[in-house]
Amino acid sequence: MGGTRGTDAARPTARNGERRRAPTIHDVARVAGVSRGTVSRFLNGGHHVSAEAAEAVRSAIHSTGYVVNRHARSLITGRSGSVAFLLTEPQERFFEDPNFNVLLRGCTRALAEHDMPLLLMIAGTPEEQLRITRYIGAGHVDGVLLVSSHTGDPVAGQLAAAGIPVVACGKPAIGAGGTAPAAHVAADDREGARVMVRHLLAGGRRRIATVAGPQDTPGGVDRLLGYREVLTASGIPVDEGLIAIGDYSRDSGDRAVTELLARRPDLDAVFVASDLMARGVLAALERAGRRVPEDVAVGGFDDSPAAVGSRPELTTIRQPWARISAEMVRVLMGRMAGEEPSAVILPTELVIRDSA
Amino acid sequence: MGGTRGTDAARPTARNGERRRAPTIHDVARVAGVSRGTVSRFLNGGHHVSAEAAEAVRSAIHSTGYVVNRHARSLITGRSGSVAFLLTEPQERFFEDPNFNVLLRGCTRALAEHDMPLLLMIAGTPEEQLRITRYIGAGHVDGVLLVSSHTGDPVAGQLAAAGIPVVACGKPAIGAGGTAPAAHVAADDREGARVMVRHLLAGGRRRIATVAGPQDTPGGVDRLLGYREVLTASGIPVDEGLIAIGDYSRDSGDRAVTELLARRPDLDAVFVASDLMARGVLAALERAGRRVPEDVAVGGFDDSPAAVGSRPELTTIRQPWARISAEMVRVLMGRMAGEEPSAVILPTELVIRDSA
DNA sequence: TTCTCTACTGTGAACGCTCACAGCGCGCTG
DNA sequence: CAGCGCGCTGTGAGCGTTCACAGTAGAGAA
Repeated sequence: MGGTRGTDAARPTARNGERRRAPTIHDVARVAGVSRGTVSRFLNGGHHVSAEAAEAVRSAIHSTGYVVNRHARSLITGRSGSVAFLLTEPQERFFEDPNFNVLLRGCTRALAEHDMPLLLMIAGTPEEQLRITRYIGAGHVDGVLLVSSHTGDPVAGQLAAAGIPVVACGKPAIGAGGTAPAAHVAADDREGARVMVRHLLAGGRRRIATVAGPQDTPGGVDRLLGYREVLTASGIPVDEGLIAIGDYSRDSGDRAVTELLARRPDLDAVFVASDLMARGVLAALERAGRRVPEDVAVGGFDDSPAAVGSRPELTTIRQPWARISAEMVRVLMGRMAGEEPSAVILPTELVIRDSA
Repeated sequence: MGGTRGTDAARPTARNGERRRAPTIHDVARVAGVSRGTVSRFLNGGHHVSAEAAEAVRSAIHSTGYVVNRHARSLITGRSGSVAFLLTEPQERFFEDPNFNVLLRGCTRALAEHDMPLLLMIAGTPEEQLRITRYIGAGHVDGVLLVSSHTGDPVAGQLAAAGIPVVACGKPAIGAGGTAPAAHVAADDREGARVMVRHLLAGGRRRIATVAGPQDTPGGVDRLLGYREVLTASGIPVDEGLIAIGDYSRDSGDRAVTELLARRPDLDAVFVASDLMARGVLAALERAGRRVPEDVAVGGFDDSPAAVGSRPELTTIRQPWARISAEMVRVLMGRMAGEEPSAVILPTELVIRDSA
């Protein structure tokens, strides 16, 4: 085995479709006139590398077209240099929501700045869940961006137990993850709800109903909580007959408000916990002959495209999805660097359109 | 797989943060009483492995909780065992379209069956494009699922030149890719358009207008072509005044049909090349005081959620997104195994609702 | 001068896997 | 019985990188 492997044989251009051997760190070292170690140090921060060596390596990398082989690097470091975006949420809910795409794109972008690819994993069936936990648990990714809002999702706990850094989107369900406080980034649902209900009050409404989200999701709980708080703070007793629960789907909004109208025909506003449900609410109100916003004001939540596609266009609470994704990545990077789990709550924004 | 999760406690939970060394193929070999080579052969198809050796390995894998280290494998095979899902499409168009999510999920699922993770890459800016071509060109993925409908996208050509198998979603623009015919999977836009226009004719319409898609996308071209074909075949001269071009956005549909109404007030049907534009068309028609479908029939294309969210609900052409994603992965796997590029055209389906 | 300290550099040894090759035992053919 | 082929098995040699360690040169202090 002479040490000549790769000196000349690797250079000739590809013949008959055979892909050319990619330049290695060794080739770069030879061209730059330094050792592998120096090139490696240059690639990993450049500490303990003289200015001239750095320059030589830089130009050698350029001229050889060298790109690091991540597999070799990962093999020895034990880190993969990639992050999973894991969706365990019942998919319909998110796949109907274009904000999910904003979140996904935002995470991809933010990760790209760390030169990390994003692995998309969707855990629908139990088999998929098992396969994915295996994959992640085996250390094939360095961290996980988790989208999962339902209570008692075991995945987060399993991953945390396996020592994988996890950052969730949205508040985790209380008492679900066990002992450790999970890192998460979320919009301020409670304050968002407060702002909307205050807006409805400011518009002179007093019989304000709500179509809340599922009460096994923290978002659903918090938005209802905010509603109750503002009413109480304003001296208006909370009438349980004005509260209905939906499941974030359009149809559930339709059904819920129909029920509310039957119970409390005199309601003059509805705070709906999602824009999609609000679409159903608008449809049901129109069928019932109520004018929006003249007879009944409607406030949504999310600022999804559903909000502008409706007539009248929805007044709603905008969630800062772009910032959420950026923060998720930031927190995850911190966790991967050994920081403690932290929670980030981001402010929402009231978007006033026509419905309230 | 019944209840075997915690039987042998081969994976004690990580204590004090230090992650335990994962079992290697060597450990499995030792436990099974065979050599590394035999375990490796078992893992890669099981050829040349006796039944008893296979059984021993199987149980050793189970008891040790072994998971293959993909980095080590990739290092030697030169294949990464992963696939990129690359989006170079102007993102707004796709991010508004929930079908994109169906496609993405379908690809993820189909790839999971091959035990391959999906790397999501979004090439918006030129820098991102450069970074991504570098990454992919360096062989960090084995193949690319490409979503890119605009003419002259250089990425496909670059990747093909680098020898990376690529399968595109949708017909590539003619003459854009250069010499080699690109592998792609697409819905039969032309036949879908024909079916819709025939449906409008069967409903007694004779002054059928169309809001076509952008003519720099093959889909836009083909849907317009199908429209022309059916009219001609039915002995109805094509009136260029009945043709308008949109850009797939809701607003463009609104503007286009407003223009059409001004030019040809007597139109009695509109074939719209996307559901989103059709939403705009419905809105404009309502403003103009035309009833749908009594005065003007409206046919969409895509069967996106926009189709059922409208009033009246849209009659449209359903694209088989789930099948498209499955086929994309199938064709890509074939290409990765050395097959020639092939094109797959899948049939669409007419979905009759209220608008036509 | 000589010693120490610092900044930089080179080298061998992994990391965990696959691949090629050689070796073995067995049954079949001549 | 010899010869051959075939199915199965073990072994050594890497894949391209990082890491730990040893080594060198130069500056500053004694």
